[in-house]
Amino acid sequence: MPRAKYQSIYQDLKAKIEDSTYESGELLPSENVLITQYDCSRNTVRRAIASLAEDGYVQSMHGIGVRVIYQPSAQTSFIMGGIESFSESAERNNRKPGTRVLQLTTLTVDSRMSKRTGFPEGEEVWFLQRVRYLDGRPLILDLNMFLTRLVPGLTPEIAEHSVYEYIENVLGMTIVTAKRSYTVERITELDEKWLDLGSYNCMAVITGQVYNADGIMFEYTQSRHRPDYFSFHDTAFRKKR
Amino acid sequence: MPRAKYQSIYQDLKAKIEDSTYESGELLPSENVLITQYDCSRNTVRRAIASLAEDGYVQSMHGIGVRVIYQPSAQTSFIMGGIESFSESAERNNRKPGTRVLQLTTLTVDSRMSKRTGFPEGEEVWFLQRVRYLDGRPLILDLNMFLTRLVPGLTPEIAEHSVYEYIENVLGMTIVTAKRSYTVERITELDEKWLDLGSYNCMAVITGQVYNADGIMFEYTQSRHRPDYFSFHDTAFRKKR
DNA sequence: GCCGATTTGTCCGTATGTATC
DNA sequence: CGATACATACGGACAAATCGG
Repeated sequence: MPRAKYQSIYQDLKAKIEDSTYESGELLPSENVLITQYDCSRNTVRRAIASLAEDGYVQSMHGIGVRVIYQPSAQTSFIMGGIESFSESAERNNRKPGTRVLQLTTLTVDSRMSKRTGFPEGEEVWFLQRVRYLDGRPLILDLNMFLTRLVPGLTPEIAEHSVYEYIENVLGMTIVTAKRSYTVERITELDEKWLDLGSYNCMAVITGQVYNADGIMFEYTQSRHRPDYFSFHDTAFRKKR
Repeated sequence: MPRAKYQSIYQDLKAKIEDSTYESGELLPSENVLITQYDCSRNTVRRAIASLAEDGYVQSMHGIGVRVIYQPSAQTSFIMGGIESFSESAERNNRKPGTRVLQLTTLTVDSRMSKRTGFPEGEEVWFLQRVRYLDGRPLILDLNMFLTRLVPGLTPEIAEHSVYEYIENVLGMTIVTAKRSYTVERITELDEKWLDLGSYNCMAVITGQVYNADGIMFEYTQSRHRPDYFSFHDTAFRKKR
């Protein structure tokens, strides 16, 4: 439950758009109307609207109003978005998650690995490799590297359950930002060995760096998905000149 | 050149981060300092910082300051982002673009196509299929559908050059929002017929709906990329509870 | 074409709350 | 506890775009 007023306005408007109280193509009530409805200042309403626009729910039109451009989509496959643990994603997509830990060791970052991961050379990190199951089928191969000085005490049991829950609830660290890049790569021997690939010879690959509340990058991750169990959604805006 | 003050502050800070005036891991000057530096209000500075955070350049820390988390990346392949025409993307990635128009016809949206594209049933649309060349090699297969009533007068010559330039500069329409989804799909006969696929049996597929300044969806697009010529970057944030 | 009403866009100043040190 | 720094919220002012009379 959001504590901030602009967040609850955002949630309320979003819900009303999703249940067609405000229909797609129509205009939202004007800012002045919303101000009286929610008994707040103009800035607060505008922050809520800005968030809706960022998420692709509405589009503001100068001098006209705010148009609803939301359209419900029939969603298949495995949708990524936000920063989520594997269990959270699986739950959101109504699939039963499973995990098998292949490897959990520590190692020291050398120059080659530093270049690839973004970790400083010489840092000690956990090296964790896992197979992820959805509804019983091995479909995702995950590689994680965590700074051992920020994520101490990792065990295979934790890795099999949820590292993020351990980090947040046990260690009390706050996860904030993740930078990701999405590519498509050829399958590797490891993919073939551990996953159910069907006849695909490519994988959808997500690599990323994750930052904690101190702005320190504490995790590097690579997640390899079988193509038909991968989907990502995004809203973009035309750059003004 | 940005007209708004918060945009020029955003640009200035971004430039100073990219040229290491403010180094990664360090804190930005506090908001109060920036207020005097840029001679503006607190809100204006905060808008600029919020934009930088959205783009993954900085991360705010309550009670501490704003940490720079930017790291320059060695970028290969063909990077997507924002709303860009193919020519614009090619130029930004330092590659020579080419286009071959396969088909340009009009058709009426039926129920099946309406479901797939999001266009209302019965609307008349252009159906445009093109092969895109990068440095002389056929690597991308583009399908575009435009509402004919909003994009009249399309010709093969325009399609070979740049439809977006025609829309913006000749028709005077403003492109604003695009919703996209990224998936990986098996190659089709058309892919095989027109593209240089190497040994890949998958394509990176971007489908999207594009909205104009009136909040009307005027374009549906599907862009099929050979895997090694595709890459997409993103910044995500951990959802608070 | 002009003018006024409406609506969104930008910016300012201030006050208060919360987190860190 | 006080100083500093970011987070939220309010209210006001003016600009810019649109629309109707």
